[in-house]
Amino acid sequence: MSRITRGGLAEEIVAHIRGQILGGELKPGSKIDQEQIALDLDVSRSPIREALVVLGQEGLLDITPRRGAFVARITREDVIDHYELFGLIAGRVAAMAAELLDAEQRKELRAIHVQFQEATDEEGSKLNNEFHQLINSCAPRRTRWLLRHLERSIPAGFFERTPGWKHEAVADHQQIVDAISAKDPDAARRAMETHLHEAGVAAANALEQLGFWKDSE
Amino acid sequence: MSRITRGGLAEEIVAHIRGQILGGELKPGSKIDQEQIALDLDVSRSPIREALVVLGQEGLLDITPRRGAFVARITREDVIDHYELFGLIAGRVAAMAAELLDAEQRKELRAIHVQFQEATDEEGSKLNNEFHQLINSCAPRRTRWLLRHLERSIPAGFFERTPGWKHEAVADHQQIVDAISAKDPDAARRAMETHLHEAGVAAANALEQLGFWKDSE
DNA sequence: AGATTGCATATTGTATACAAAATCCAATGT
DNA sequence: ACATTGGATTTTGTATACAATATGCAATCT
Repeated sequence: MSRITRGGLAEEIVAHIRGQILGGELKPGSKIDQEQIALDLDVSRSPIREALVVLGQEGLLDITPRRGAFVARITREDVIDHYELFGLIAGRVAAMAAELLDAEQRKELRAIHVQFQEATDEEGSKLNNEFHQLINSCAPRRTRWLLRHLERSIPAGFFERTPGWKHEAVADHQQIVDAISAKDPDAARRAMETHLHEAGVAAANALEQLGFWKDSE
Repeated sequence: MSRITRGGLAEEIVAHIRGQILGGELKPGSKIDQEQIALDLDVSRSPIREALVVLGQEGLLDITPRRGAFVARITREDVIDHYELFGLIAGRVAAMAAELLDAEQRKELRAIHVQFQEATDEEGSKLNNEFHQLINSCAPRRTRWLLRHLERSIPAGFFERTPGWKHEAVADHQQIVDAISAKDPDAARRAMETHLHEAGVAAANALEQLGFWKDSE
């Protein structure tokens, strides 16, 4: 572990454990051994315990006092449902964007989209973020907060491992851009919901490929 | 503090601090003094830090590494927005309920509603929970998980301090019961959204009355 | 044989100790 | 008077220590 001497070890540990879970190294239902992780990362249990609390809140771990933390048994249905919820919120925001974004911002959105079309898979991730970021910028604070959480608890940028994801994404984004350009809130919502639904399927497939559901005890 | 000798101190501390924040004793923007709380509750900082992580994830605290935890500056708009999101999800679930609840369950829902109408404010809280619980029972797992989180981060049962809340709630519930009885998903969604919107206004008012927004900082 | 009890061990939860960074405050200089 | 710097103080973050509970296993009983 890259001991950076700056507070925030817990955050790195969260990322580490999350990776282990989503990558299938820690199987659903299995127990988290604090001591083992402490040994692996060469840190004490203190920051580890704080990391476990975060992952518990995110729903990736089930924590029972005095018993320990266990990897949550996330099902495919959970993932699909998760992205459905994500889509519901993001759809509402897209509808707001269709009404609230001014000419300047709509132009920038189109510019980002054009860049996205021509980008490599590598840069695509960054532009994808910018795209959604701009749309979400007109959402109220709490909504943005919730979106951030939804995109963290089953990490976004995950389905980006799926071959051909960008091709599908471009098509979806086109619909969204068109709807927002036309100031059509309802079309924007539907397009965004569709987009997130497909992202959910892609994410579930990506997890499957990473071995997440291999012999879940 | 009631030292119950069973693991889970952190959970009690979460409740304690949350109460202090929502009750206005800890002002928005003010810094959380870990040592002070340790002194107040006669516990060490270990469980306190874990509690702070939870409250940070809930959005009640802003935590900056090496700087400390600060009470989030929740605005009235945040509260309204929060309940709007709550309504969006709960509305979707209500629509599902209108399609999925069988005759038996619809009958029980009406029974709960009748009891609710005649209940005192005290028992009303419990019946209110049962009412929403039954409706939410047909939602997929992840959705129920999100609803639980939304209702915890700005505690539900909060607006129940508002005088006359039950009267309004009864009227709203009536609309919901009717829509579900008529198997009308769209009406159910609208009724639930309205209900949660009103709950949001009530919650904001309750917070105001508790002094939550008195001299912020 | 299978279930049950009791003890040894392992693991959790909490407290304490210590190092590093941030904050505070006074002294200094402009 | 105001900004700046330097060190003392406070507070955080991490490590370690210890107490209490849960777990596992062997001996015992039915």
